[in-house]
Amino acid sequence: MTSSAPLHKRQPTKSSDSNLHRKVAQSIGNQILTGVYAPGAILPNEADWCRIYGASRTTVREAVKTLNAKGLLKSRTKIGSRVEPRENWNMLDRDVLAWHIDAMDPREFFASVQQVRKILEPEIAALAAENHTPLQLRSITEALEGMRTARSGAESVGPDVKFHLALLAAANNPLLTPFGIMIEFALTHMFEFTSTHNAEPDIFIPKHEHILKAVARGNASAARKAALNLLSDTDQTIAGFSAKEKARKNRKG
Amino acid sequence: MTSSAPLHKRQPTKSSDSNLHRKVAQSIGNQILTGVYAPGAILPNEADWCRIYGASRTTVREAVKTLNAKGLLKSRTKIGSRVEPRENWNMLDRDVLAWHIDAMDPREFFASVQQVRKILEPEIAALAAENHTPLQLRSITEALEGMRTARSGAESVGPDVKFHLALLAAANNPLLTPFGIMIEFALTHMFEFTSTHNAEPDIFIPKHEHILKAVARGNASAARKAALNLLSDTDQTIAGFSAKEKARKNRKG
DNA sequence: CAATCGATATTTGTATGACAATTGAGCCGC
DNA sequence: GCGGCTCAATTGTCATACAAATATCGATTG
Repeated sequence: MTSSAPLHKRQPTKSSDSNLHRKVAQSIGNQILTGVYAPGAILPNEADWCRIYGASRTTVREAVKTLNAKGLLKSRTKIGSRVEPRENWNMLDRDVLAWHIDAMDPREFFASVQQVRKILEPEIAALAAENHTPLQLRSITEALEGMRTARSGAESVGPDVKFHLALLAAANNPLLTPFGIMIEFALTHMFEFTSTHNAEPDIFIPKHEHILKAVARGNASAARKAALNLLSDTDQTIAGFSAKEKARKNRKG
Repeated sequence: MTSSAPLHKRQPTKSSDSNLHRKVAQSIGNQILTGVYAPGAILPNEADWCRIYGASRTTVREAVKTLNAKGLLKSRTKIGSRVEPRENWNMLDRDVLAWHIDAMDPREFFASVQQVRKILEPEIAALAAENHTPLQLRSITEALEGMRTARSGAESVGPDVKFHLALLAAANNPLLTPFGIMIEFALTHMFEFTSTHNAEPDIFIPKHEHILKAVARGNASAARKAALNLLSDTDQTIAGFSAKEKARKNRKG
């Protein structure tokens, strides 16, 4: 039951999961991501899906439309729906990301994520230093405050996500915002998997603070450096997790 | 088999434009991007859209589903469809990008694009140098060959796009691929708007060549440098275009 | 008077059945 | 063997009906 995870401040919203066409889309999407239907393959036609899921054609069609919109499929008359090449998949879509992480090795996923984060976040911090508005700066500050008042690792995930998203917003480049979903996803799932948060609060809160201060005084290169510094910390957390994972698997095997 | 969407070599595909629900989605999407309906606003309900477009509810619903899937809307029973905050928009989706460029100043758009390109492409080149497979290298080489044999600026756009996409593929990070759509878009529209391609072929082909060679011999830092070098060239093209645009506007005003 | 609960109306969600439009595939004639 | 034509499979569109969720407002009650 991978949730479609709205945001850190998630309401119950039971309805969004109880949508039938959403469930169908999720199921088909999962099968595509796990390779049951590879790129180039033709999917069963709508009538088949109706039988498979016991749903009406209306519902199936809406699910297929959803997958079309996310770039996973392309439907054409008389042909059916063909799986698109991976390059066209909307990998930064929240749902696709969720199906993706379901379908691949978490360590591999985090490695990809960290690679992208190390490319982007330092530059995002630098841009934020140069382009932030007072309101955006305030939002970052609030997030940091939230991290400080958190009483547990789990509680600090929300503010942490908020911090990085606020930083991203302060960069003021609309084409960078899609990566926010990735950041949110990474931080949230990192905690789920590792059950630990970056490092001890005493270490990682000051590191966030350094970023904030550099941004506040408009020092781009300091902001860049501070962001990179924080990320190497995260790298270590993942490395630790990977080691533990490996140990666990070895014990089992 | 060969992928059904060669992107740059895109067929007219008249059918995909003649889909009614696609047209409706496009129209509503445009209105959202242009701010007719701002984030947080409630859209007209399905019955209203039916009247507006003279389409059946089925069709309207499929359009709305599409927009939901792209993160522009969120529909809930009894509420209707509410425009999502910009952070949730799938800005790297091909359609959303198209609506976006329709709705904003081209110069502003290219500025955002170049900012992101200058962050990512050097690192992509560096990753490609480290991670490329022989097949991927070959694909880059072929693209460069295509640029060489092109007889006009217009003809060289396709191979140019292919070059950058092949480079991106060679980086072998699935989370970077969504960015390809943006590159494709940028290069294609840049030519449309400026009617010029980067600079003289004698200048920009060698610059691409430098990237290829650095990648081929696995020299990450040289690849990074070469990519950055090419991008400053592009910057100048845009600057020239902006100056001309401004002059044109001034003459008119 | 305030707060809670419940009926109601509004809007999206799902189902069904029918027909239109597109187009690959195979047949037919040459 | 080849070009055009018919046919059939599949998605696209339409109309209608009912189900489910839920904001709104009024009734009820403490």
